[in-house]
Amino acid sequence: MVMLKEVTKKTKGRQKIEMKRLVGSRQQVTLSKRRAGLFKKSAELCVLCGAEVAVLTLNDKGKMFGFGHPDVETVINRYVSGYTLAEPFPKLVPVNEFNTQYAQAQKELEVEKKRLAEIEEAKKKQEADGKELRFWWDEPLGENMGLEELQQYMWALKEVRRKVGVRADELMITSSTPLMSAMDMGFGVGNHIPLGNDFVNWEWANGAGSGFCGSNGFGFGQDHKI
Amino acid sequence: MVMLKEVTKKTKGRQKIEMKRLVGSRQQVTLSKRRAGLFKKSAELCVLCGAEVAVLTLNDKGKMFGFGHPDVETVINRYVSGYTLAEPFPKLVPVNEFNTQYAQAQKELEVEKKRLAEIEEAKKKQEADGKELRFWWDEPLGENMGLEELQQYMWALKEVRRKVGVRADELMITSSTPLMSAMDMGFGVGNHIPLGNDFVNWEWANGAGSGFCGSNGFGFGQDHKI
DNA sequence: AGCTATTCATAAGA
DNA sequence: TTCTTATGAATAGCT
Repeated sequence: MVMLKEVTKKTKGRQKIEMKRLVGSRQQVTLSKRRAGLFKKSAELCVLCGAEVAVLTLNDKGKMFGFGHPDVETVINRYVSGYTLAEPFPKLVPVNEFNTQYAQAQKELEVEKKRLAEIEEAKKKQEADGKELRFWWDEPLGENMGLEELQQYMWALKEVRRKVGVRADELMITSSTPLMSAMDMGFGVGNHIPLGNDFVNWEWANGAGSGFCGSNGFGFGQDHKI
Repeated sequence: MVMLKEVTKKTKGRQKIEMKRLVGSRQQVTLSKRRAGLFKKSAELCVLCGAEVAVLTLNDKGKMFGFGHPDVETVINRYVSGYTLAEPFPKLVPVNEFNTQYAQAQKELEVEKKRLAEIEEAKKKQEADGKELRFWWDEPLGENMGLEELQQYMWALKEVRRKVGVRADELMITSSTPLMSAMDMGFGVGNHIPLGNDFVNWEWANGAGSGFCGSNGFGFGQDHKI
C-alpha cells in the first residue's frame, strides 16, 4: 500500500511575478529586498572579478542608496571623465514609457553586439597576423576614418546647440527660475559590507533638507553576508 | 522490485564557488555573465519599483559598461548635485593618466562611430516599419525643459564642442580630403592632442541607444526578458 | 556560444 | 519589520 504523506505547505514559496510596476507597501518591500540583492551581487562582482562597480538607486521619495567599490565617487569620476564630452544626453528622445525604451534597447542591443563583435574580430585578426595588438583608432589617421562622419556629427551638434541657445534665451527672459538648491542634500557613509577587509562600502544620500546624516537608522541597515 | 535508473549527469551543474578573486578566462566569463545578470536585475528593479538606477562596471582593462534608467547621466547628476550644483561635474573630474585628451578623443570617436551606426540602423528601421524615429538633436526642445537643465546641457555641449573640435583639427591635418575647417564649424582650434604613444587602454563601451542600457560585446548575451 | 545541475534569490506568509 | 519556506532564477562547469 502506498501512503501519501499529507504535506501542508506553510507558504506558497516564491511565486513568479509579472514584470510590472508594483504599488504600496508591496513595492517598498520589494525595493528593499531587491536593492539588497543588487548590492550584494555587485560586491561579489568586485571580489570575483576585481571590477570597479558603482550602483545608485533612487526611490520615488528621492532617497538615494549607493554601492561602490572602491567607492561611488571613484567610479563615477571615471565615467564622467570620459563621457560628458561625447555623450551629453541620450541620443534618442526618451519616449516616456519605460517599456518602450526597454524594448528599443533590446533591439539596439543586437546591433551593438554585432558591431562590437566585428571590432573584436578585427582585433583578433590583427593579432593573428603577428602584429602588435592595435585598435582602430591607433591606426594612421585619415585612412578609413570618420571625416565625413565627424562632419555629420558636428553639424548635428551645431544644430542642437542653436536650438538650445534659442530655448535658453527664451527662458532667461521669461523666467527667473532659481537654480536647484540641492546643496542641502545630506550624505553619509554607511553600511559596510564585510568582504574580508575594508573592501566595499556603501553610502546613501537622503533627499533635500536633511543636512547631515549620522549613522542613524536609515532603513537599510543589515550587512550583506557574502 | 525497485529499479535504479542510471543517471549520467551531463554536467556538474552550478557549483558553489569561493568568494575570492578569479583569474584568466574564468574571470572574464564570470564577469560577463554576472554583469549581464546585474543589469537585468537593475532593469527589473526599475520596472517593479519605479526606481531610478544607475550601474557602472569597470573591468581591470578599463572597459566600462553602464546601465541606467532613465539614463546613467540623470542618476549620476542627482548624486553629484549633492556636491556641486553650478556645473554638473567639473570638480569631480580627475586629471590623471586616464584622463588625457588623447584618451578622451579616442573614446569620443568610438562613441561617434556608434552613433553613426545607430543612425544608420534607425534609418533602416524607419524605412522598414514606416515608423518615425527622431533623434534628440532634431527634436524641438521641450517646453518642459528647465533653465537649470539647459545650463547643464549647454555646459556639456560646450565640452563636446571643444573635444570634437580638437579631434577634427587633428583629422584635418592628417587627411588629404579637403573639408570644412573646424573654424567654419565654429569649433575652436585650440590645443593639439599629443599624439604620442601614451596610449591608454581605455575603451568606452556605453550607450546602446536610448540611453537606457549601455551594452557591450561579448557576454552580454541574453536579451533581458521582462 | 548553448546546456544542466545546483546554488542562490526572493515572493508569500507568519 | 524580520524570519521562514517553497519556488523561481541565476549561474558554474562543460561542451
